[in-house]
Amino acid sequence: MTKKLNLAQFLPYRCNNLAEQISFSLSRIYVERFGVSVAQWRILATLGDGSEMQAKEIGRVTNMDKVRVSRAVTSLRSRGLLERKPCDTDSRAALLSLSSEGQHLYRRIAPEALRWEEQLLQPLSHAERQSLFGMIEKLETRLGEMEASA
Amino acid sequence: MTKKLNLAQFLPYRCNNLAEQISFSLSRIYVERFGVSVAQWRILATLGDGSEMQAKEIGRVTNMDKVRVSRAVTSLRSRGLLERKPCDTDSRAALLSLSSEGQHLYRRIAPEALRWEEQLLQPLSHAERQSLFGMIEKLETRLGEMEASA
DNA sequence: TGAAACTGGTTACACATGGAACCATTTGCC
DNA sequence: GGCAAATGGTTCCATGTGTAACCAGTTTCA
Repeated sequence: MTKKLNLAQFLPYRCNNLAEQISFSLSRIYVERFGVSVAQWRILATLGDGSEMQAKEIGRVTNMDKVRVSRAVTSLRSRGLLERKPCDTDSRAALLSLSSEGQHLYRRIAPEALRWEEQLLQPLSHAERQSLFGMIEKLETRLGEMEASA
Repeated sequence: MTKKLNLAQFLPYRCNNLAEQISFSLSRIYVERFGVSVAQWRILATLGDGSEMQAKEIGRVTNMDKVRVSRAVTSLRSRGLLERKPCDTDSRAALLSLSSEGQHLYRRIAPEALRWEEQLLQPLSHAERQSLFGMIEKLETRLGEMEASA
């Protein structure tokens, strides 16, 4: 007989739910309290150390497609959180970086986000945390292999 | 100095990406090959053993809100995959179950989904798999606690 | 140098999703 | 019994997202 499929033990389902619940719960911080969407938050987090990069690169780093990046950038810029400076080696592109207000906002959100994550991870030992990230890593590379051979 | 936030080691980010990639990759099977959305697939999986339940209960089991369930049900019904029978204890509700076509489709998709999952999990040992599911469990209950105390 | 292919980024369109309003029925309670 | 509150489900609306088309600028290569 065929092995029974049980959603509760089906990784895609469990993983989706977990991600969704995490996002929802964490969004309390940046969405509700700071009015920043997930996409915007990712950009803040990427440029938070003061770096300056093109939208393209932001997309690569944050794993977002260019449309999503473009929109989040527009929105951040309209709030004066992001600065855009023409790129002198390629006039189609622009270099993006946080304005000082952007930096300020980032410095307010980041510690909260980390504190929140710490709370979430509290029931896991150090070894478990490492193992968790390690498995995520493995699964992602595995997905890459599977896609490649498809 | 404040601990640096690095997206690559930030669980919400990693977990979201993983879930997204898994969904995307798996959707090849049920979306592209069988024309079934994620919501619809979850319903198939829930009723696949022949059970019969109300939309409300499906929502609880599959972790979907009632709007999403309602739409997926309509869609499955329009394809003749789902049957709806009035519930005699409550005339607002209806009892849903797979039609024989629905059962048939389920029996075609489920083994593929399981095979796919097996491939994905291949790089993880049995112990690792158990640990992974265990941690997901812990994180979800932790999220529950955090929400409750918020 | 000049045309074709390519690339960074934006816009237009289609679609899935969730919250709120809604309808019909059921439950709780006096 | 009867009225208010709650509940199962559907519909409406606003929003976020991805694909495809698009524009402007850049690379390639004959």
